[in-house]
Amino acid sequence: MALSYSDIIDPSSRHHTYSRKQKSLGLLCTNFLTLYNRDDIDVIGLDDAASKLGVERRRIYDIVNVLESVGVLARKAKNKYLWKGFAAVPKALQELKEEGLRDNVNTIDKQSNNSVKVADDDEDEDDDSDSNPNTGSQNENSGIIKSTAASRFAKVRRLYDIANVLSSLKLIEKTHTADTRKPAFRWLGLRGKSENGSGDPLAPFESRKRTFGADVTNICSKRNQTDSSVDGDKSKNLKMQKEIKDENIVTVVQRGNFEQDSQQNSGSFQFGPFAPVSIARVGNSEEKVTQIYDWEGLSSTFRPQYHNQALRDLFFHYTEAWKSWIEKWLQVGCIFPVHHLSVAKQCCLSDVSKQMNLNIPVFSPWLSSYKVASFMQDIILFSWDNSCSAIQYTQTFSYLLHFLVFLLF
DNA sequence: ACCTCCCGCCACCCA
DNA sequence: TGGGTGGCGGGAGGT
Repeated sequence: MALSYSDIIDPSSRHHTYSRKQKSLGLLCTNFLTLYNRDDIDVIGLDDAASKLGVERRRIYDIVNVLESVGVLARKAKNKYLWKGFAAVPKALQELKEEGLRDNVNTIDKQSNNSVKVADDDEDEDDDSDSNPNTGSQNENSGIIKSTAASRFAKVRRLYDIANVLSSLKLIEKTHTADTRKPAFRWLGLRGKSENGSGDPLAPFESRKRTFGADVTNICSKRNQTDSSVDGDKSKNLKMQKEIKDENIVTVVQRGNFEQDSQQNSGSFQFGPFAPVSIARVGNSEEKVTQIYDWEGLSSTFRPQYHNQALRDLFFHYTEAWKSWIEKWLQVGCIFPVHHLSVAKQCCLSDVSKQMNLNIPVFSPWLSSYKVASFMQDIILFSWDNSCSAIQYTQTFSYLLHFLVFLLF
């Protein structure tokens, strides 16, 4: 019995058709930034990004072009972009502003009888035709009018694309006009961000628009994909497994390696109930997080009951391997097992992070592993350690995947 | 019904 | 000439 990747990764796909919410450009941008907003990132390869994020290269262009325009990236060579970071945004915005002002001046010169609207709500009756290279400035026949209309629609689509990326950067936010309630975007600029870009490093990355479970890898969801036909026993099995979860347990383990990371980020991190012991919580330095973690109890609580001895043995083997693997990670100091995130199922990981007052780097394999993990009785692993390599994350994901597959069979 | 925007075709660019 | 790039519109999901 074969189980497709999408069936494994996205349990919701069993019951819902493709959801484009999970593949939005904003979310992709969020994860792109989370993946690459690191001190040790210098050059970004588009193939690498596409591969890590699990999207086509074309989609990477969509976000990279916007990021380049706001200075976060700079094109270095074919297929290569330099990571400039958010420190470069103010300068880029200033240049854009100056350029825009110059253009507006030119436009005013050319159209002295037209008022030039700078606001962003003027698309409806705006002056697209004057800037449409395909149609020129005259709409003198129906073909051109038709072409202009098509061009306008195309531009609107592009605006949505760009807006999603900028929303992800929190440079703008979705709103509506006060009078007509028509959708609009509000410019936020660098509000809430430090000038040098060293503010909350994750703050710009949390999409405010999307609050749903998401697979950053974008591998599983395909438009027009219908429900998997593999429901039946496996979903029953999963349902059974979910029923045994403890809705109220929140368990945390932390280890030593946090100091360095936390010191880097403590100024902006608001640690929640899962804050590492070594780090004083903002506003409550005395409150410590209790270290509780009982792998034995956990494994027994969540252990499926097999009647088949061979299966029991096999499961035992996997459990032991799992525990030793986890403990190894715990020694390294970067795994946070968290129970019960039923709310989190509806949120992308970054939103979960936010809800829990955690600032957790969200890497695409982690999100995958999050989904896998939530698939297996809501044991969710978070990484707190920026230094983890993508390979390690992939190994994590791989292990979880194997574990899940084992559980399913 | 309208808004939103993902998807991928395909033309252009460039080494 | 082939791979990189990105403009563009179809059409499906969301409201």
